[in-house]
Amino acid sequence: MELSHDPARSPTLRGNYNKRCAIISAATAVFVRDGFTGASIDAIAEEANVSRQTIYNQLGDKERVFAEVVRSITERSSARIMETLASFPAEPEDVESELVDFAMRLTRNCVCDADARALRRLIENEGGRYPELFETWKDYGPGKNWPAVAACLARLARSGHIEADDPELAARQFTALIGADLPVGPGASATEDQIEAAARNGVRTFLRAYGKR
Amino acid sequence: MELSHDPARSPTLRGNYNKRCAIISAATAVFVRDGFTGASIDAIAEEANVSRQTIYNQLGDKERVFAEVVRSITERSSARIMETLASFPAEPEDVESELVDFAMRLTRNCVCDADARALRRLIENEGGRYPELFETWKDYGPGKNWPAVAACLARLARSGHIEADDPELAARQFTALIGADLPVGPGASATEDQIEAAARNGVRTFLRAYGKR
DNA sequence: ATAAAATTGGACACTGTTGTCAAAATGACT
DNA sequence: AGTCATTTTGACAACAGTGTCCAATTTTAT
Repeated sequence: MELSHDPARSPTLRGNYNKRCAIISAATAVFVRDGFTGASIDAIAEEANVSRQTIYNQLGDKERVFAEVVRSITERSSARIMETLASFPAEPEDVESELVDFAMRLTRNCVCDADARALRRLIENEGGRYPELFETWKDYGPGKNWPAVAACLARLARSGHIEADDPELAARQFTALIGADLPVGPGASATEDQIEAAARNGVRTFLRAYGKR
Repeated sequence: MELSHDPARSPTLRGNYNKRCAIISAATAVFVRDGFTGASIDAIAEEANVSRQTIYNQLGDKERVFAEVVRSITERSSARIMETLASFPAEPEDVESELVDFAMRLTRNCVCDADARALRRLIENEGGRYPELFETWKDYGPGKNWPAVAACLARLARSGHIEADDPELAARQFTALIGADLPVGPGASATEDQIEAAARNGVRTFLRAYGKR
């Protein structure tokens, strides 16, 4: 659990950095598990092995704790997506196998990842009540990540490996196909084998539709 | 809002049937909006234009109200899916256009539908806390609906209109592709044009992958 | 060692929610 | 008009959660 402030520079900036991290980490778990309304400050305090008062000292009221949780997850998730997208095989030797590898990385880091799941859940559960949370997500998801995937596929098309007239559409369908074969449901976690099978099946269908004939 | 009991036979079976319906209808809205923990009996009573006591008289405590809500939504949703699946074009003249029409019906009746959205939301939000709710859904979704779609695609393959070695996989990918192009987010509602565009795009890609060459 | 800062535990007032109770009001049917 | 079931209303106790205050304690820096 990392925060934006640099702990080395000022170890006691607004209190003990470790406790602060413990609080946000615990708050994330509790908010994801119980939702904003269902989560109680006491539960967070217990989970963090910290007294309730410390939470109020460090972060303020429940809403501010929640905001901090969302900020920290969003930051990490976005960073991980960009990092993963950097490994896209723009000029592959073997399109299919390299796309499968990429799809597996994407699934592992950006779909099955604990942060990503937590973020999705918070947006689904609290997005209606906290519109600015949903707005922030839109800046990342449809605003930044999807075009980034589209740009990757466009490069693949330009280098002649696929035919994609509408890269944005291709990106949405690519991610949909990658995820179509993943186990569903609350608490469902995919094994490495399932991730690989889903990636293979998704990429095969994708290339049958978008590959050169 | 309909219930399983027949109102005509015994108009005052366990109290006023209309009030009972109004309560469940209102409870559905409130549970979907606020989640189980966030929903209050008072809010439901107000939404239903009914006194709080009437809710306790008719249905019992909060958990039983919730259970009744889930049951009524699940029943209606499943019926609508089966009804829609009955119109699958097993021996079409024009595969693409008839599949698009079918996809549009599926999206309208079973994806964008208010009941379906409510059910998905309840499962996502409360499925962890009420595992039996999730179990019930699994019987319908992966247990009944997905195989039903797979059976439709298998018939289409048998009649020579597509090539689908693995109909179950094809069914998951078909529904994923149909939904890939739909607007996302809390409160996002698709227009008729968006539904049509999504169906067209999804079916086109699906047929490029699964159609006869 | 000492001073400053942070943490703890407990108590507190306040609010909102649940579920129950009994008396009064409503409405339908004879 | 009278009877019956149902609904309404207002009150109630019990409980959980929030956010604050403060004194005692522990941790950290100098």
